[in-house]
Amino acid sequence: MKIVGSICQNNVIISEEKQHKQEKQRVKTMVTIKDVAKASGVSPSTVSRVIADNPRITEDTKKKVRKAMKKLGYHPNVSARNLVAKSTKAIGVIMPSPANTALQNPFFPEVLRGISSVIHDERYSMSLSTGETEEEIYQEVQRMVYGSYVDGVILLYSRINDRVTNFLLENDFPFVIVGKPYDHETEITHVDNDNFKAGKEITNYLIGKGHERIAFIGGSSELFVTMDREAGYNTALQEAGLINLDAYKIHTEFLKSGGREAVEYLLSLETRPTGLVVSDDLISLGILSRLEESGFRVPQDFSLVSFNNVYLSEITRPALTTVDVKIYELGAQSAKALIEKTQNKDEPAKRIMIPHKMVYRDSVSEV
Amino acid sequence: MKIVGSICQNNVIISEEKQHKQEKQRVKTMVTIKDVAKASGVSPSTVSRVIADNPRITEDTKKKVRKAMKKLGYHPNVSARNLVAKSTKAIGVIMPSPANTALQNPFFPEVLRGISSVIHDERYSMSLSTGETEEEIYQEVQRMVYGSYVDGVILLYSRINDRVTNFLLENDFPFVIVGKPYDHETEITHVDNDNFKAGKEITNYLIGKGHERIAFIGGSSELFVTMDREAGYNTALQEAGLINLDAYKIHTEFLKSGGREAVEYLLSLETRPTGLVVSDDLISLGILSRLEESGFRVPQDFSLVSFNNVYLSEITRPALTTVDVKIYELGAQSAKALIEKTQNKDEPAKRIMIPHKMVYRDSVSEV
DNA sequence: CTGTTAGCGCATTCAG
DNA sequence: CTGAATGCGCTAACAG
Repeated sequence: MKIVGSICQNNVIISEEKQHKQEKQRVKTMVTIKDVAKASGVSPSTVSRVIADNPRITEDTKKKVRKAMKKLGYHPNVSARNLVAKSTKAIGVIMPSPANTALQNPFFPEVLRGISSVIHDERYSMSLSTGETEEEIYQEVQRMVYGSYVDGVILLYSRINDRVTNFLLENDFPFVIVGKPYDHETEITHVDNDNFKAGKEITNYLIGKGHERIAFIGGSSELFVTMDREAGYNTALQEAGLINLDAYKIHTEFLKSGGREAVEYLLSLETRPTGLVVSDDLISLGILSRLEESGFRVPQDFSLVSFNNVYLSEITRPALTTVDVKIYELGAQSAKALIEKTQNKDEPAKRIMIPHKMVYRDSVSEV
Repeated sequence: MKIVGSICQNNVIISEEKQHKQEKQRVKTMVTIKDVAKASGVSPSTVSRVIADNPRITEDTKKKVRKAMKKLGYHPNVSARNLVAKSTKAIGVIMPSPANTALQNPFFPEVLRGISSVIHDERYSMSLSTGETEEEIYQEVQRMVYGSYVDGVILLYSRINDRVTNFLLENDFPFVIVGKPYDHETEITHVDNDNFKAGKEITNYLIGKGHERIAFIGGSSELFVTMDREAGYNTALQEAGLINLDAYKIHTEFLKSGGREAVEYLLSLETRPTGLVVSDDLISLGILSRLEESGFRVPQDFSLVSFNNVYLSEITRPALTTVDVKIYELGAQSAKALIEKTQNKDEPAKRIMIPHKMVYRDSVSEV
């Protein structure tokens, strides 16, 4: 634990013992199916059937039993149920490894929302793993899988030769990837955008505005998203017969620092581009910041387009023209696919494509 | 579910059946403690003791058993264990109700990180609840508590007369609040900053820079954070003998739209303030955006200070002078306190104060 | 130091 | 349509 002690001991408040709480405590000692059975004059198995809403039970007895349940405040014990059902109705969500930097990107909260939505509707629960190191993550996934903690796993990342992916694959454990798997593409259900197409479209938009020198600024070139978007960018340039310089391709960190370096490099170029295709809104934010710091204006001096359409892209100055990749949908669909898969192990692997949408705002001008 | 159908059926890939997978599947049928017992020639209870690293077992047999476990690929079943242990070593984390807007604020990912860190170290797991409505949240908490899903709950919000809080209190279920409880303050363990002091300090900083007309822009006035920070601001003004106008107190939404309204109002004032105390970095972002849109510069025309020190406050132009409330710490300490509480129900309620720290950047100038 | 027994709370045969 | 019996995988007395 990296916790630097900081508890003000003098702020400790001792709460008064409350008598009636003691009673509640005693009463609360878990009311089981047996208690309900006794109270309603039936057998435990009947109660169990009522819980499952088994049609072979009379409406009358059902009513009777339900009343008893309510009266006693009965609630089925999940562990017991899981034990016999061999299913936890829980799914594990795995964040990319340095979770600290990952969670910074509004992308993730948004996928989580999507996932969460269907999880809740299906009455599942969600176990979040946000290990700091790759090793930690691996451990957590192991615990989840081996311990039968969860019925399935959603991977919010995709890495080359990833231990976790391989582990899941080897154990034939249900999982889906948000994004594009690096390998075994036909065996792994994944939910993705057509990033190539999106990259091409947004680049074409810039070209349509008259830009001829267009640079690409992306995150790690090891990420498929980056690669795909960049490929789309390349194709667009090529089809338009525009120059496609290596010098116009920059790869940087997802976070702030990246923006700075990228901009410095850009400005150092003898012939500067006029258009910028940036692979992530968060990077754009950094770029924007550094650009104006150096006295340049967007879109007057540089036109900029980017990807994701996180809420931030609306608040920036200028507001970003970006491709909306429907993050929420990515999450929702992946949860849906995973749940299907856990309920029917023979579900074939699918690729689910979420259509994107261009969002035009103020970061682009004619050249 | 608000999912608008969008699966490209034509993109479905059918994966080839693999023969060897079938085998793995069969082998995998859960190796239990009994299997290990048999394989190592001891009784199940001995195996159980080895798992618990019971000192009353010979190192020799331990070794023997462990070897068998490894060989068979044994892993304890969590549900079974939970059932008898009456503990799940899981804790539930509850987001504020419209989780969609809440998760937008980088504050939450950061608390999650803090929580996650100690959760992982203590080998607990974390169940995240992000209901969209208050009702949904209530349901999820009910399931968690009644179903013995989790051993304790962390509330990432605090509302007046909150059903969830009351429910937890009535059931005497272990929970902690990040922030300040609205009621039963002495009975509820909570982790908070001294927001009053922080508000006062940051306002004094502005005063020290020569500002005399200082406005306060806060989130919902129903939130304790807002109230406390505002109280600090008031006190600072008062002690400095400065005017304290109601017209200089604005309450707005946490998100972008808020910024706009607040700024419009501000600019409509006959005597405008020169200093702005903003209760949240995210609001500051909106303010900044609208201010410059209207042709004003920060810090030249307005000096601005705010709270939280989320990563964004470093990327904005200008970078924000803000009070770092140690979000990560808030999360970590709350998890720590909760775990202690679940392990010892008699732990008295505590108030844990996390010290804040001022971070000076570029959004303030002398007047 | 280790084995035997019992039971956690529930679902599910199999009888009736 | 309902009850009795059995077992899920594990831990915890209680014996040896």
